[in-house]
Amino acid sequence: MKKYKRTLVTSALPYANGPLHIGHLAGVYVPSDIYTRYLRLQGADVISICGSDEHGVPITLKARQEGISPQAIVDRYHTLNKTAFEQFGITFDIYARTSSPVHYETASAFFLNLYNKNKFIEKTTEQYYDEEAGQFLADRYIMGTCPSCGYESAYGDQCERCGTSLSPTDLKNPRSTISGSKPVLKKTNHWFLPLEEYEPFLKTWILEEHKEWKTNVYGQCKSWLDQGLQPRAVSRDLEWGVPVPVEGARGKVLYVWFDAPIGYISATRELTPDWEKYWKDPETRLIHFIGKDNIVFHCIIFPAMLRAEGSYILPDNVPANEFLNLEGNKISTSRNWAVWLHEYLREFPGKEDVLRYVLCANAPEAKDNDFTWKDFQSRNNNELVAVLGNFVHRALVLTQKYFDGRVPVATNMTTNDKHTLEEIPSIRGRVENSLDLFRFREALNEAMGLARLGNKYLAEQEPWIVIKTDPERVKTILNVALQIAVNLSVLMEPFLPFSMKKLRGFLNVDNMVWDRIGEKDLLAAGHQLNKPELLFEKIDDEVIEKQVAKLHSNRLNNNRPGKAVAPAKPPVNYDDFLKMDIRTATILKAERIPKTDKLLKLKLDTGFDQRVVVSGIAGFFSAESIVGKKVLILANLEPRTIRGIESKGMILTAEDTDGKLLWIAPDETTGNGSVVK
RNA sequence: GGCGAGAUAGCUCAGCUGGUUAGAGCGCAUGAUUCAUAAUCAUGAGGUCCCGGGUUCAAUUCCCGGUCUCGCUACCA
Repeated sequence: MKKYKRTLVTSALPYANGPLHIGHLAGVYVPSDIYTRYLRLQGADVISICGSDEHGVPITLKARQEGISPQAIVDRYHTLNKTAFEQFGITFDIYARTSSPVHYETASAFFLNLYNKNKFIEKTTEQYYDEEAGQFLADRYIMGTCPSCGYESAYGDQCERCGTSLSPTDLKNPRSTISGSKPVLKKTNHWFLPLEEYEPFLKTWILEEHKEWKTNVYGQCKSWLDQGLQPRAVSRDLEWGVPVPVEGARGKVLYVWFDAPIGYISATRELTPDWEKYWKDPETRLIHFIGKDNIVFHCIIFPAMLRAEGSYILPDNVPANEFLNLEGNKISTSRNWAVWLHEYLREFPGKEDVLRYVLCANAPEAKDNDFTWKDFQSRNNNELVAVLGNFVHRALVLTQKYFDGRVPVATNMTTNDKHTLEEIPSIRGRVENSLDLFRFREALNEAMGLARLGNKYLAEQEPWIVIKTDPERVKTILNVALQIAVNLSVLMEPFLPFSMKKLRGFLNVDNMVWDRIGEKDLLAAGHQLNKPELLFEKIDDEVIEKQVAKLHSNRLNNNRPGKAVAPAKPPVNYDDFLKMDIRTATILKAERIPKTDKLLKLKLDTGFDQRVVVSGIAGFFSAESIVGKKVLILANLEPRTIRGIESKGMILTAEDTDGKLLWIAPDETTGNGSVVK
């Protein structure tokens, strides 16, 4: 492997429209912090970069919902997330933000540079424009009738009722969500990065030269490259973001995917005047820690941008993790199915390391993993308390008891003693080997091996028995045990920084560098130790049960402000309402339409006829379960052919804030064909 | 529909370029021990390595087909 002079570690920029949860920590920030701490302990030249990603449409939408400015939103979450990281001991050298002046300047310059080098394609397209508000409308700002299911509050990018992905021009009766007015099509210019031009380069660089990347990363890149790359727009018509620094580009900002990765560069600039050394010297090793949802951006798109610019280095590795599930279900912000970091910090004060430990030991490195509170408890009680904490405690307490807390002198080392101490450098070697390959859970387990070794040593030597016959021998035994403990405090430092600091406090030693791990006399004979306390405490069943109960009750009364109900529609008159023929009906037959995910073909009895309706509800209801079901139907909706089947009318359902569909059903006793008014 | 990843002990996972008595941690059982937060140590039980074919002297490992889970993407327009 190539030798590098320095390392630049980046961690995915969290999007500043919500708080962080354990999935973020497990997937990205715990591994990146362990890695960075490890390099720092080695005395390597390393910096760790992160910050808030503060642009993009979801932030502006959230701001609008809450009636405050986008800046207020990002200020709130930037502060919240920055604090959470600090409290968990995730030590970034800088936690910057993409709304900072340095970032604006960096991103503009980056764009301008590519622009001047003719690296972009300029295209004119027609886009919806809100004349009242005087701005172009992002897809999400346009609502209208879904051409597929007739849902009237479909967004310009997707109909949330039938899940169809849309382009704004597909919508019937489009309206602006800003002013409610009817938008007009207007020509607008955008710039595109022609990714396909970089395809040959990317193929060589990734598929030939980076076969060592994790299989999930390599596989996804290969998939993209094999399918062929397309030009990607780098600008959007939006107010919130970095303005496109070109004449005549008013109201246009850099598209967030282009903007965000440059955030790594601007953060580095903000950190050090030496930033170019980290980004442009081929002797720097660049590592991106991300989650799997970010793979293409960091492995294909951002490298293409950097390559287009020309003077930047490219990532040497992108150790992307998979996703963490929670108690058997996907973590979901909108359903509030998550363990939020700010809440954990409040409810488990002083247990930051416990969560770090559990998330590392069970990190989703090769596949999605499940976090359960029970596992959290058992790892704490059976591993941190019973193995690590207990060993340290035994060694320290025995030393207090027999030698008043002074490190006894090792007089006569047996071969077994020597052999035990010689295990330390080999454990260190295995930990290093795993960390170098980004195998953090393996590294952690190897490191725990040292604590296990310590327990084993004490059990075999039985100093509490030997003390009665041969106190001299006990000196050596405890000396060995204490040397193991002090080595442990360095070896475990990247994983459990708070606890190891505490441990060094008990041992009354300063921070030590990684290179000293394996030395047999880190503690000199006669050195005075401090009174020990417990490193970890057991966690009771009730604490765990409380957390599980909290999780489930959150889900039940799911009325968080996260996802607001759809805004009110413009008024209609009574005549308009009367035009709609809504009837009660019964489902006579239902079958899946083959090769579709969502469509069911329904046969309905409306009282006055029997008809076929195609409905996008297969994701929620099975065909068998809905036969005989009473429903409401909009009977006079103009027929539409979907998948070659003529659909006459539309089944009415209610959509809750989760996007889940609920029946709007007439009472069981109602006959078919009753008019709804 | 296309693509990617995963499927190995009760649980969570390792097993690189084919040959191992198929491993680890936790859990479980038995025994030892009592310095330690009823913590520790030893021993042990537990696996048709998702299913079906194929290549091979030999397949958990390679190839083909299938099933299930997760993700990306397309279609449904």
